[in-house]
Amino acid sequence: MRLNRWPDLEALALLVTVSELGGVGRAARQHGISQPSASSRLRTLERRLGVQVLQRLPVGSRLTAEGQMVVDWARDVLGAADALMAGVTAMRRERGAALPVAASMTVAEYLVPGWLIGLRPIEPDVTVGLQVVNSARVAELVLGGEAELGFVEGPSLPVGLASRLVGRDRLVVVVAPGHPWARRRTPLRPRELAATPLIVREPGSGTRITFETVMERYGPLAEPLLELGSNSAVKVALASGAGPAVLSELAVGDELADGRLLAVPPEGVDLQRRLRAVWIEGRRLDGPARSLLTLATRSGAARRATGS
Amino acid sequence: MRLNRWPDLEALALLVTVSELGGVGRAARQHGISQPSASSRLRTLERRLGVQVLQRLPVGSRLTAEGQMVVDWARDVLGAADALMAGVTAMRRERGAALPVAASMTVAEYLVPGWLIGLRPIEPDVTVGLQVVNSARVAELVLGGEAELGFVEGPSLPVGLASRLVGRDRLVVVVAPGHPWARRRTPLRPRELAATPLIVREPGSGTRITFETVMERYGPLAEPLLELGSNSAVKVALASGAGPAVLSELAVGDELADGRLLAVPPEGVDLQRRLRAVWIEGRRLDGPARSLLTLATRSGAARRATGS
DNA sequence: TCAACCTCATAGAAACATCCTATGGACTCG
DNA sequence: CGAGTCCATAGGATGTTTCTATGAGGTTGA
Repeated sequence: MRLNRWPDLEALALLVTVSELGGVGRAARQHGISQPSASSRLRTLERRLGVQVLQRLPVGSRLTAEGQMVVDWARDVLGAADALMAGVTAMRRERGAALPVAASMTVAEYLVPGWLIGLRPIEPDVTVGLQVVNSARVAELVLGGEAELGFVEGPSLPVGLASRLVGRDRLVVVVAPGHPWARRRTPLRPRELAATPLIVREPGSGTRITFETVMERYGPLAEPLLELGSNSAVKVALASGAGPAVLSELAVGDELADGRLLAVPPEGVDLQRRLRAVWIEGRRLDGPARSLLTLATRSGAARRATGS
Repeated sequence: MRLNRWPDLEALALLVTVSELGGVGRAARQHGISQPSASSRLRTLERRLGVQVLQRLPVGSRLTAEGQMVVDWARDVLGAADALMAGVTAMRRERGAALPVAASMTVAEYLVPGWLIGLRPIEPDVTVGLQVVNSARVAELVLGGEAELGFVEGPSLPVGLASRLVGRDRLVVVVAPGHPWARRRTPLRPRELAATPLIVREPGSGTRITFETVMERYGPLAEPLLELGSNSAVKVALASGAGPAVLSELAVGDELADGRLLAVPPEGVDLQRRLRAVWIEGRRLDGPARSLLTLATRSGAARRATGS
């Protein structure tokens, strides 16, 4: 038996259900499997984790203290998996979806899945089709009627489109804990930042464009240290100690929170950008599109209120 | 075949490795499985997701655009799973661990796993033992020598312990989008909050104590609407539309970010609390304990720097 | 006190998935 | 054009998960 084997998502979901319903058999019924199957699965999970999570009683099963923690962590795992599935499902139905949506990468990656999960209970029968393209192409798709709703990042706002702010995002300069900048005492001057080779996203990405637009006035930018096609590729490069990178705060929130990455804010530079929902000007949004827009707007409002 | 089946974490990890190494065979080698096995697993994953994620070329495999997104989402899933495993592993070795740690629930749940993951590359051979107890008990365990390092939340700071700030946490009042308060225009007065029955954590929890201590001066608190033993149980109650709840910002960051929950900040009430590392006064921390403290402190610094 | 009812665990057989080794087809490079 | 790389397929061994049927333990109520 291999060590450090991943637990089974189905088993984690089962455990969460047990914690909600208070019984193995009841949870089994809800998952559409037999009670012994559930029992054995949970036992396997316990063995794999090496921790007893359930206290079996004649009247049902309760969580142990460790089980409580496991369930809470499991909910995070399942939430992330749910986001993945929601995103993938939307991307799969690109054609013929009831609500075709186009979004730029950062919005699509970090915000859209959550909105889709939120949309599910409100509009259970609506299949959302998601196309992930750059902001310029989002505008084209919306204007061409191929997407009913679009989400863009960055400064430019095309004509013919109505828009609503759904949130703000801030680009951050980050380094790994081992990087010299992690210990720097002097503030980071914009000129120094401009002159430093950075790990950046590929040309044409919203992140890259925003950064270059803002930094323009601080002198010519140094050649990139590395150009990578996704946020997480940048993070991988960072983890291995390579130099500073510029990423969306949405992309590195977790890593900043637990110290795996450190922010080095450049002095006096505003790297905020607006995230906007766009649709054809004059068109009245209704039904699912309207619900989705409401959800998205609300999320932006929530984030502004907490100041994060 | 059941629909909406969860993907396999092992398969997701394999896909991530393929994206890093650029080849199915190379990824297989790294995972210690044969190349055909990896190939078939990835094919199964693609079938299950309904999306082609890999572009097979004679010189290797590259991700499709959809694959790029899937990999990024998968990294989140695996990160959460990694946190779960790190937490569970630490809880398992409660006795006889090289570095025994005690932490209050909120810290243990949301911060410790990240620190443990960060500690792994620095101190690969150290087994951390984690006990999750309330803040008062953390102090006892540290003073009694049963834990070398402790993490506490809340206002009280016991004598005989040295401490260092590792972060701040803020309690937030949250409601589900369907709740009347989600649409309220008037600010929430402390008196009204005090008079409202809330969903809260159980008595004795750091979250509950902090809240009651702060609210004391605004008059008697209403009886709780519901008392629940874990943060996520509170969230489940919230999701089903039940009234306002008080939770740590750490616990609801994601939900606030994508609008599944909304914050209703009470006017003029400071619900911040300090999260502190504690150890026996006069004792000089060295080795793993020192590394862990450094990691924890750094994470707090990072969070303060970005203002979240 | 005892039978009916609930809980979860175990046993054994069938179904399924995954693994490996061996091999083949496609393409690149020298 | 041959050697080397890559990924896919075939076939058989292994291991896991599933089901139904049954057992063991405890509660409930007549």
